[in-house]
Amino acid sequence: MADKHELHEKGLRLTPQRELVLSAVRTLGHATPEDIAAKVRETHPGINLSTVYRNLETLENVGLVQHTHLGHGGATYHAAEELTHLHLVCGTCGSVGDAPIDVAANFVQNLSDDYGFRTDVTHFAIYGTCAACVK
Amino acid sequence: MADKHELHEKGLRLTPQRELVLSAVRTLGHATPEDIAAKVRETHPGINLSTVYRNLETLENVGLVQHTHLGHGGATYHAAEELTHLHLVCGTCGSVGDAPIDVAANFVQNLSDDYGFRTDVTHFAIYGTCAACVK
DNA sequence: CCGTAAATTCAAACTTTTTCCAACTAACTA
DNA sequence: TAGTTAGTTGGAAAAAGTTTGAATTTACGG
Repeated sequence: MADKHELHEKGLRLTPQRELVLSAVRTLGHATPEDIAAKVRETHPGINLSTVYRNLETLENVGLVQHTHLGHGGATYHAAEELTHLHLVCGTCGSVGDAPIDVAANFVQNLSDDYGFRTDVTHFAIYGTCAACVK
Repeated sequence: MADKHELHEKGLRLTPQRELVLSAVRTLGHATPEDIAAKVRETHPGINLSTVYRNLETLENVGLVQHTHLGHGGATYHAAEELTHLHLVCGTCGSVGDAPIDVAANFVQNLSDDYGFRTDVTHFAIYGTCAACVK
């Protein structure tokens, strides 16, 4: 049968907790482990925080989710397939804005050509001050 | 007399601890609070970790040092005057490389023009894979 | 030299993340 | 379907990094 579960395809066991964590990451967009645990617990209160951490790590290893450092505090996680934008984090108000990858294309190319450094700008935060706070 | 100490000029008291912290930041280049404390303690073993934290915060408030998020673990601090390069952090080997600001000039301009977002690329890490690890 | 506000120290509390281990269970095999 | 086993979970405790409060000490203007 062709429709193995996506977790099976990655060689992972299909546990309810694991599915819930993945689903929460997809629902939340940007979320800290704490946020994800809270979301999961809305429907399944018993789930342990360490299970959330372990699953985030596991899911990241197989490429289903990825994390980004959006500043102080913890990492934030995203579903891998949603990473088509970069994150503009405002240091003043804390908001997280998005911008398409294109705005950084030239920058990424420069780094690659001149320094051999391969980067994916969707994986980390771009710090600065948002338009609203600049005023 | 024209040569007040730079800390006095910022309205700060001139304590030995404060000078040592500032000097350690300048000597170390990129350093975590822990690194800075260790450096200071080489010559002055009694200095408390919370003094280091408080001074880093104070020195950052007056613009003499700045911090950057270079990934997992803690923030890393730099002397403000040395921030003329951006940080290329390799996710594979953990090395921190530098590149001049110029490579990002176009990118920064795009963000400002199209999104009103003001960013300073020297203040955060650019994640990716360094030339050595790409091979 | 004094008084005061600022800074330091020390200890304890906190937050976030990781580790350990016993109990459990998904998935494979016969 | 029952048995087996390796991967997974829950819970507690340990790390790691940072912050806070109270008491003491110190810098420095008057």
